[in-house]
Amino acid sequence: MTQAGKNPTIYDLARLAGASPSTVSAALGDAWKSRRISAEKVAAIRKLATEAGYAPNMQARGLRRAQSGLVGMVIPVHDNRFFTSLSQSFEAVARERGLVPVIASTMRNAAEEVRIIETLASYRVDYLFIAGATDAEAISATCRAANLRHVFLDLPGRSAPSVVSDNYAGAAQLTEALIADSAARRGGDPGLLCFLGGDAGDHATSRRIEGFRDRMTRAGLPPDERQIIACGYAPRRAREEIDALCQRLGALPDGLFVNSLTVFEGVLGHFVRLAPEAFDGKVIGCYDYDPFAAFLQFPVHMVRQDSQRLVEEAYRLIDDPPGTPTLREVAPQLIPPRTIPSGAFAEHG
Amino acid sequence: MTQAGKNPTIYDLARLAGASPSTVSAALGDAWKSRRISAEKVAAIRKLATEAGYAPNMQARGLRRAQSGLVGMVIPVHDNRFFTSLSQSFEAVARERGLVPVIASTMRNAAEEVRIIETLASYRVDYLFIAGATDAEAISATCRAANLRHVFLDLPGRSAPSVVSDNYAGAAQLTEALIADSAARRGGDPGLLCFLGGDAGDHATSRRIEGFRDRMTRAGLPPDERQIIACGYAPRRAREEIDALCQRLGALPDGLFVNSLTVFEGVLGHFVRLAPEAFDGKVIGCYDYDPFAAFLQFPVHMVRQDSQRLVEEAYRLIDDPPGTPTLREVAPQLIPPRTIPSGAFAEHG
DNA sequence: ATGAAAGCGCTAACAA
DNA sequence: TTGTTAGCGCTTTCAT
Repeated sequence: MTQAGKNPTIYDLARLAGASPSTVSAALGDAWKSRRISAEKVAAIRKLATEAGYAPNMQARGLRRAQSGLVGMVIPVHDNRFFTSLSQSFEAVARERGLVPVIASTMRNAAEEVRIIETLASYRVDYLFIAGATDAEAISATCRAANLRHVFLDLPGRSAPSVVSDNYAGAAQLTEALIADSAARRGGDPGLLCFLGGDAGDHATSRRIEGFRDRMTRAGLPPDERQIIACGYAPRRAREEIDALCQRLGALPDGLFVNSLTVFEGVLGHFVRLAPEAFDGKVIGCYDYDPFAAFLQFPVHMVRQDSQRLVEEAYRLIDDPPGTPTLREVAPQLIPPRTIPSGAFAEHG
Repeated sequence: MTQAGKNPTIYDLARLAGASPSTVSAALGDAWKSRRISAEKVAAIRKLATEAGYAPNMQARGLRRAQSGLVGMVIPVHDNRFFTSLSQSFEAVARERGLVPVIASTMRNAAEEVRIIETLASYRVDYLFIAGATDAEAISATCRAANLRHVFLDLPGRSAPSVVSDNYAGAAQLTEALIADSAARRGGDPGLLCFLGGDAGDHATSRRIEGFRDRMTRAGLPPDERQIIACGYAPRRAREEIDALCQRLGALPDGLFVNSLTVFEGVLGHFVRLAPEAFDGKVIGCYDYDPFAAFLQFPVHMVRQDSQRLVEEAYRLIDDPPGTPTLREVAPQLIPPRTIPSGAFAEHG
């Protein structure tokens, strides 16, 4: 028997088995073949190990092997269906690869973001995925200093490979759908469409604004600057902006392109005070998908990013880091109102 | 300068500073006071450290100190607003305490759940929070074998302290609200109310069924067994059950108590095929809160669990483990239809 | 086919 | 006030 209150080590097992620690180590891993340890001994040691409730100490292993078996992912927030679908996929792929996923959220705070990444680096995560980076350059600098291989998702960086959704195309499709739907509902004239949320400075938002602007212009509705309100991603702020907008217009705009789920949540804060009639003939679009949001009382067109492919591409970029800075785009999918595609994880709950 | 391509260690710093590794170690931590190292030396060493881009190796530290600084939390799934609000709170508290949170999802697969916990134990997480346990006894056994202090959340265990929401009270309140609302809409008679989802064998579901049953009975509407459908948590399964139910009834029941957000998602899969009129006079209740779900076209009453308090209580139970098995209950809150309480993280997105 | 020994980077007990 | 040393649990040469 091994000592109670303390986890058994390979030394304990070695004593029990009458073998040396290195033999035990080999027998437990897959080095025993090349060491030509007898199959019986291996079996005996493994039996002993399970009986004793042996579990390897990954800190020690990681220290010795100079790799932890951990993979990190940072996201802005957990309670957002886009980011959680990313982290769900990330976790699944990590497990397939025998790695342990560590997911951290930054609250889109640039300083916190860097601190978290330093911490992950201190734990020697083998590599790192950053989704929705707030300050990509600072992140890359930190990672470089820590010799940490990394990839950006969703919001790209210049100094590391990145994989994002095709924001331009997604936004263009969504805008077209909004224009068409609004026109249909209003009997011809699409009316006034606005774009709300995101940071005009970030890649995703700026590409989406381009897509919005181009399709609007092509439809003969070139947007003026006040139709495009890039007020960030925080619900509270979005709420203030939609309040102000409706105040100005005296009503909801006829169509609204909402640039993220968190912004949509802020917008809901405005909606709750409105009478049901206020939504008559109104059309909403949202970049990102949430099943409940797809089923509100007015039509909501949504863009669903392909998180599974996003993540797979990201792992691919980690596996063979391209020599030159790379930005891969993955096509998103337009989801019509009141559509609940059966999710990848519908069997689970 | 330290060697490129390799992270500097305290030995590098020691050489640079003309001091010993232990002095460097002390200077970097807060042991320098008790060691009475001169303030200048400390400052010099720290300066050196930042210049060299030194970061401690937490694997080594953890190995030596026999504690990792990691805290684990396992949840069934990431893409569910109840569990993400838990993990968001969990993460915030962990950070406050200078710990690094590691969150893992099990997909409600009992075998996977145990394997994940073994892995976390291998990484020597200092303690572990288990939310929505599938097999609490197996988990406790695993943790005990690994000397791992743990607490259950949401779904309790018998062999470790647990903190759950007051499921009975929450369900009772929700049921009352459904009865009243349905009666009001239908002009007096509440009609037929059904309960859908969850495992009758788990603590949360059985308490909620009790709450439902008691309030229904008190209202003179004692439910028969076919009104209570505990079909698990998977969206797909819930979808099949609601399909069958509506088939049987020829319409939606007048009121529906949905036992979790994932079940609600399954239900949406049925709803999308219905004409808008099918919802006239119908009332939904859902145990757990999601802002978008609160704003569908029919009234949705929701129960919001207080994840912040749930998590705080759990940490408290970790801090001073009670001698006897403990089950703490935290009151949830009933959220009326079309209410979007500004979330704890409304500033972030 | 197996054992001995060194060392990963850090901290803490013990010297000086 | 600081340095020396041992050791956390593991893997990996290098011997035998």
